[in-house]
Amino acid sequence: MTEPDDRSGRLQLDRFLPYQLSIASNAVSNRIAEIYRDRFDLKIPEWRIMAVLGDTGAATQRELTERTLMDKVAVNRACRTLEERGFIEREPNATDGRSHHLELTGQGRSIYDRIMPLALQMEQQLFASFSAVEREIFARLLLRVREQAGALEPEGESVLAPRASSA
Amino acid sequence: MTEPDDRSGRLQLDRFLPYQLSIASNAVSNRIAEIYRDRFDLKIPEWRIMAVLGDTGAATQRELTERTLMDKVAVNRACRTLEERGFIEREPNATDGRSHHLELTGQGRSIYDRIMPLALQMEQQLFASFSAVEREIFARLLLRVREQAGALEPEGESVLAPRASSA
DNA sequence: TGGAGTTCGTTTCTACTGCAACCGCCTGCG
DNA sequence: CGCAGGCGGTTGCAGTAGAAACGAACTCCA
Repeated sequence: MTEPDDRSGRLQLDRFLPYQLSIASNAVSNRIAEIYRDRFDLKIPEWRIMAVLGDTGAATQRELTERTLMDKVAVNRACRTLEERGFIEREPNATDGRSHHLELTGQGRSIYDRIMPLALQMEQQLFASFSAVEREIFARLLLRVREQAGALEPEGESVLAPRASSA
Repeated sequence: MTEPDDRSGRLQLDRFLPYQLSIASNAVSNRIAEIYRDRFDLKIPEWRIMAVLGDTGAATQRELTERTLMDKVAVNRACRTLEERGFIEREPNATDGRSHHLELTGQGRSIYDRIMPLALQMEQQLFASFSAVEREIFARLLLRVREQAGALEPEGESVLAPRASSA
């Protein structure tokens, strides 16, 4: 079943770091997405919006795209459904008629209060085998690849017009 | 702009490991996908198939889904387009009429020979700031989360019916 | 042998993501 | 003022991924 150890010039997908990264990320994202879907009927983008709003208070969509690194369309859609479900509401923005201040409703906050502990608990479980030091190292390494990938970017976009998705 | 250090019960998206993992993975995947698209007009699933076939020789789609951890539909589609482009070909499978043995054509192999060095070079660039030890650590940590995520899986599937995607 | 149940591959359908064009408001300069 | 250009937000559209359904081939066992 498992290949013996072959070290010729060949690639060996399992040793290819970007591949490993992708697999791991997907596994984690899927697990988390599943939990939120089952328990709260929330998708990751929606959950992220809730997280930010609950964490730092009212914000415009513009600010939310910045904080979540999601596409502005994704933010818009997530906000819309959250609004329809009564978890957030839009206050008119006195200083700029184009945007609104979005914030959690009472109901939204109560969901938030149930969601956040769950998030931390899941993180806890997923990284259960990691020591505190390892988590720290892991976070730093992730940040470094991410920066490097950003640096290799062809032109323009970088942090300002990124594309991100799950979890 | 940047919050001072707040450690109340709040979540702080930037400290949430699954989120960081997702962001980093996307950044890397996007960069790689871009390169392959521009230079060879190959998508990640197609590239993966080529990698495995070039690496270990002929295989059925079934085997390819196992090795690449991709959905069988994704594998099918990738194989189809690779076949249409003349990079791989199907030999009838003597022992099982349902499947075929897929392998690289001459042309496919010559592409493979150009692609693999590029892959290694990109990995090199993306992880340029990593020492050999750090790469090793990173790989191990990734493997551990992945296994943990698999272990938390609700039921059945695990390694046998996974879902994965880019890079 | 012949049927029940399973597996491989394929097709189809649906959901989601991301880009690009677009609309209305805002700002700055003539 | 007023109009040119830019920005926040929205809508439409295309590409992609995954789920389910299906046909054909295989296995096993009576």
